[in-house]
Amino acid sequence: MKHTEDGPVQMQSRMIDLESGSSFHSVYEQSFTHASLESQIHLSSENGTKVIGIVDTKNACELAKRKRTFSKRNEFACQWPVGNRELNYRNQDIINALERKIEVLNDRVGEIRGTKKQPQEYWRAQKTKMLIQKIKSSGDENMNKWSQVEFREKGFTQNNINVIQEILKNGDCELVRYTHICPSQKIKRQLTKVWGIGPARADDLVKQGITSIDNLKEKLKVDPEIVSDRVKRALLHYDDLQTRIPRDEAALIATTVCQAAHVAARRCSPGSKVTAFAAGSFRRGKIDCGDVDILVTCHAWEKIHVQSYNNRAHFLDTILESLGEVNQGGFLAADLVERPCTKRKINFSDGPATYMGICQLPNKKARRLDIKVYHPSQLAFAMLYFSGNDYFNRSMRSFANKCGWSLSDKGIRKRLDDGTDSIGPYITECRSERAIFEQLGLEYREPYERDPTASFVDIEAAHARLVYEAQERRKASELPILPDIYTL
DNA sequence: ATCCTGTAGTA
DNA sequence: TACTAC
DNA sequence: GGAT
Ligand SMILES: [Mn+2]
Repeated sequence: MKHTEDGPVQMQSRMIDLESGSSFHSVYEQSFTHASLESQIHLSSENGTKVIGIVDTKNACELAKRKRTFSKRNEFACQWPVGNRELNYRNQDIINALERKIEVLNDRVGEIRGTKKQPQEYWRAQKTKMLIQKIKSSGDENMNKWSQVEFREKGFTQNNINVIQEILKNGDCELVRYTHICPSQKIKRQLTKVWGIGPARADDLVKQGITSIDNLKEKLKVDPEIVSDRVKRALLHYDDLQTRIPRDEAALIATTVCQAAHVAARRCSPGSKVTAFAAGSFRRGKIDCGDVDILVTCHAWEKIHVQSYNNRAHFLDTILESLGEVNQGGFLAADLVERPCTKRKINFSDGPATYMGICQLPNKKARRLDIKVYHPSQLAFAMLYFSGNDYFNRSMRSFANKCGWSLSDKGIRKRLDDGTDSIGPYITECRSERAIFEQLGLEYREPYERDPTASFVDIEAAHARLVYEAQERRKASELPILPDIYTL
């Protein structure tokens, strides 16, 4: 892999120079020159970065901010060293109690709606999740015999210790013991597990006297109006959708959809190259997946404007048509969004055409399927976004923010420094995920590494699965369902 | 006190 | 606004 | 909940 010659390895050693402050400027310019320091527009390719224009005059204040952020980049989750310590499976009673605490906190988060920012309870719940991770990676022994000193040595705060000892003594922390969880709260937890039902609709349904998911199904027979059609369709497959998809079945689903994308290419745009592959947790190499995410682009659109949404919409419709309906021997069991063909408006959006639905292979469970069709110029940003994970994306976007940029699934834009929250036009073109990391001044992370809280063992297992499966599929000359790990 | 793990699509 | 995607 |  050519990138290792001048990529991450050297970046590491440069960081050390940077800390000492000796040759900061040259280090900075060499490692991620252009957009950062010179405020130029450029074009990144596999082999480097080329300037294609100037955005604005240099702003000393802005550049200083960018440098500060860069020097702190290792604090961002998307740049943490890959893989946490191996997990142990002791102290399960404490972990269960902490999970009950998280449930109580999340109940409160669900009560607070209509606000832009996440409430304090949300972050408390996140920190409690991190405490569980800390316990799992704190050594293979029971903690009830640890002294305060031992806890401290392993990096637990005084508050951590208090909570753990409280749980050891009473079975639950104070918050859980003194919070009365009313029956309606438990019903809401159940109802929000249905696709399309969030805290607000769950609230509504409880007020209407719904007592469980089965009860909701019963009431729907009498009054079909109480939830939308899409929720009704999701509800039909509720039990199947609660289960995770084994990786081998996810691969079969991905193969089916990618094949359909190539069929659609022959119909929509004969002779042109189509790229279709799985993203999401499947691309990160996870052993099972909540759903299957497929990313599609047609390279013939390279010559067409990015706002030609209708091309992508029509291509998506053709893929869906090729997949067919389950009740006619096909693949799709239900749509959760309207297909583009149902809207015949001309649309000049630069965004993806999106499908969310439910699919089913013969003798298998119903599964959630997402398909997104992007313009090829956005493919690198789209695959970065669509591969996740959630935390990794948010962390990278946060880093971009602090550099004065805004990162999305479509590109990088410059935030306007006119005091408002407004955002400028897209400033860069990146043709690979690696180029996006480079552009932002971040060290590259492989898809299987993009889970900031995963254990080292899990990361290695994911990597091994991806390498093995790529070999096997190549040997059997099966249709590729992931980007080539050596070319992209 | 305030921030933290963001941005965009569909309905 | 609510819910969803990662 | 923890850092600033
Ligand atoms: Mn998905």
